[in-house]
Amino acid sequence: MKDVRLRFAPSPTGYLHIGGLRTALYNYLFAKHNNGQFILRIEDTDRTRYVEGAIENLIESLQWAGIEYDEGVFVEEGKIVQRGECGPYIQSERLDIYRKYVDELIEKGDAYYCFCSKERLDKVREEQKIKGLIPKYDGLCRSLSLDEAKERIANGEEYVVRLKLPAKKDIKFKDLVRGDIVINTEDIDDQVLLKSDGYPTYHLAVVVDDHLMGITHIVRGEEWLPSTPKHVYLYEVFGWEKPTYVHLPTVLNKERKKLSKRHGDVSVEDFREKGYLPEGLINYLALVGWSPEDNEEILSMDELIEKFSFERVSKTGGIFDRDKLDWVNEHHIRNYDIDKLTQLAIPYLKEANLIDDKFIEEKYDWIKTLVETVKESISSISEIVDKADIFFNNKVEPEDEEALSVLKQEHVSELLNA
RNA sequence: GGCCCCAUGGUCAAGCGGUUAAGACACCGCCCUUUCACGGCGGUAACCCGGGUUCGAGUCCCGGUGGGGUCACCA
Repeated sequence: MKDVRLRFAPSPTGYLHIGGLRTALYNYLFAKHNNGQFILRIEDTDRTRYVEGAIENLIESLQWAGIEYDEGVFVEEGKIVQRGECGPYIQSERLDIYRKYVDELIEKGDAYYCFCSKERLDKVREEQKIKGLIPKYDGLCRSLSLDEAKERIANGEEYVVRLKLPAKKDIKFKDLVRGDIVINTEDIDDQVLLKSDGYPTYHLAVVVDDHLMGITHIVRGEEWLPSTPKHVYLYEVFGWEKPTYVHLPTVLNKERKKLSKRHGDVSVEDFREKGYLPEGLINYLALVGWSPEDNEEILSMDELIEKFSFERVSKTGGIFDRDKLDWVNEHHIRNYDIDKLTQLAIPYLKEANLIDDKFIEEKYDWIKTLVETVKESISSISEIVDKADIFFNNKVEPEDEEALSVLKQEHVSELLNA
């Protein structure tokens, strides 16, 4: 059997999102479960949304989470590098490739030049809405002859290239978690494939790249389901073998809406700063939308890889539950290597001005004992500050029975006498 | 609004024609503990509605309803 190849393909428009992390995770788990490859590709075809440093950030977050990939974009010594046979892995560096395939489509009559201005398009859509119609491209440039189009281009007119969809054709595809999906071309627009700035849209780039990079399984959020027929159609006209599609259920907030920046706490970085362990976040996230056959809930990455399958991915969107995340994270904290945990705790204690470098050097073992003592009562590492505070600055005397009663444990006297 | 997807306790979820409908989080009791936490024991709580199919539907089909997604030169 052919090796499976999967990819995570975020766009560098900000930080890695919790939903994005789960998508990356499921891709990774499936790839590793099948001893296949996992690739990181950067989809930066929208120049207006590009955020400086976003690529480095994305990679940093994936690395922190323990999601490793075999090919694609990496950061080495602070610089972005690419590794693999199918590069470049940054779409803005593949413009000539897309151009070639766009030309092929035009030649075959499966795409056409369109000169409609943004203003005209807006106006058309506005009028359609008023009439109660579905906003859709009216096809003005569809019938333009190639010669005429080329002449207008020669005259310096701006243009885009649109996909020429056949009328009233059912496009079918199979989704591993949703089964058979049929959508009629009547309900889809003649999608823009090449923008006027010469960059491809997602719809063209994703198909070309996934094919060229040998991607076997496309695993992404279900918001892509409605545009999948466009992609499927492109595979058909190019005569390429179609990948297997897997559309994942959405991760929702307590309002049952897609997680968004407005509600806060959606970037992986936020959770890292709050002191969640990567193992805890990953473990919990795996459980939103998937469950193992044995219903075990505390799982390491290796166990997740071993047990993961798309057959057990649910169709329903799941709410991101902070309480349960805390519970999962607590388990990982308790079982964590004490030295690693101490290392993670130190920055929080430092920031709270409870300890300094000198203190760390002189009393590392004391700090370790402290961490050991309080680790059972915290659900994220940042909470250690509150729990540890009482041991500092002579807030409590070893004789103070009443104060001690708050936290008396086997190590308490040891800590206080230090 | 058109199209698409979805529907088991408050939440995550087992279930894939016959079960007293698991388990976990949260919540509420009790126990343990000089307190808290951890741990242990127990409890409250669910198959959206209506039609079919079937000897028998949470499970299959159809229709409603509800929720979500999508209708860009954004991904």
